[in-house]
Amino acid sequence: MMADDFLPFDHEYSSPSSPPSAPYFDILSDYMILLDDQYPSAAPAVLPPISTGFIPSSSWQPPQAGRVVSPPLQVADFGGSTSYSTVAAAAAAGGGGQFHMNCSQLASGSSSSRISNSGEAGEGGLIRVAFRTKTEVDVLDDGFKWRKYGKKSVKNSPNPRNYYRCSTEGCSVKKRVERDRDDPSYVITTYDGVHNHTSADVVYYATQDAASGKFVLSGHYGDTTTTPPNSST
DNA sequence: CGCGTTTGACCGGCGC
DNA sequence: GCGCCGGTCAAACGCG
Ligand SMILES: [Zn+2]
Repeated sequence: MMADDFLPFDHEYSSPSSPPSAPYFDILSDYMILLDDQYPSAAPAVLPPISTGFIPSSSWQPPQAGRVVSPPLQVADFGGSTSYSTVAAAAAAGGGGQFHMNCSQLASGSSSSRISNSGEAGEGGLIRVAFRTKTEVDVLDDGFKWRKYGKKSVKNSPNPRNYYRCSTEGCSVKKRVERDRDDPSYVITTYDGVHNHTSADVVYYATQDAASGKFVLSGHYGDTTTTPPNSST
């Protein structure tokens, strides 16, 4: 047994510079379902809104210049994720297909009664979620702002461990990031606690090609208030 | 100046 | 008690 229980799925993330041999997040839908189902309070921390994409596509491009663009997606690419309905609705609604997205399980009010959202309850109350990501990128954007507060070398490992604290005032969520000593192609991320706020909004634009019926998505961090759901096409 | 990172010091738990 | 080890603090520093 390991000190932490990893989630039963790994996922993958490739940087723009290196050849994305394998699918990126072909199992992300399962990943999301699992999180929503079993770790409702942790989900907001581990569902990356932009760098990894919330769509279980096999070929999302990592963000470049603060923007992500998907390949043409067909329904099957959504892998049964509920995000399909969101995308389809946005594309059909016109207005440039714009919709907003962030990570906020708290706002949706789930059954997180047993979990304190203070993130302070040091004892068994603190929820911990750990998972691995196959990537050569060292820092993964999960949509939250973090401040690094420590770095330690890990015994029997050439790779250091970095300690982060959520930089939002009043939120005490912490996370730990280290490269897997047994398989350096993986990065291990461990979250402790639950955010008491949402992550930054991501503005997405969904369009659907009339002929193929496929969707294309792009997204970027943006100001919700000053970005009107305007535009035509 | 405000905020983030760096990095060695520090601390508490634990095995010997 | 001592040293190791994982985790945290905080002063210095870097960068707009
Ligand atoms: Zn937070």
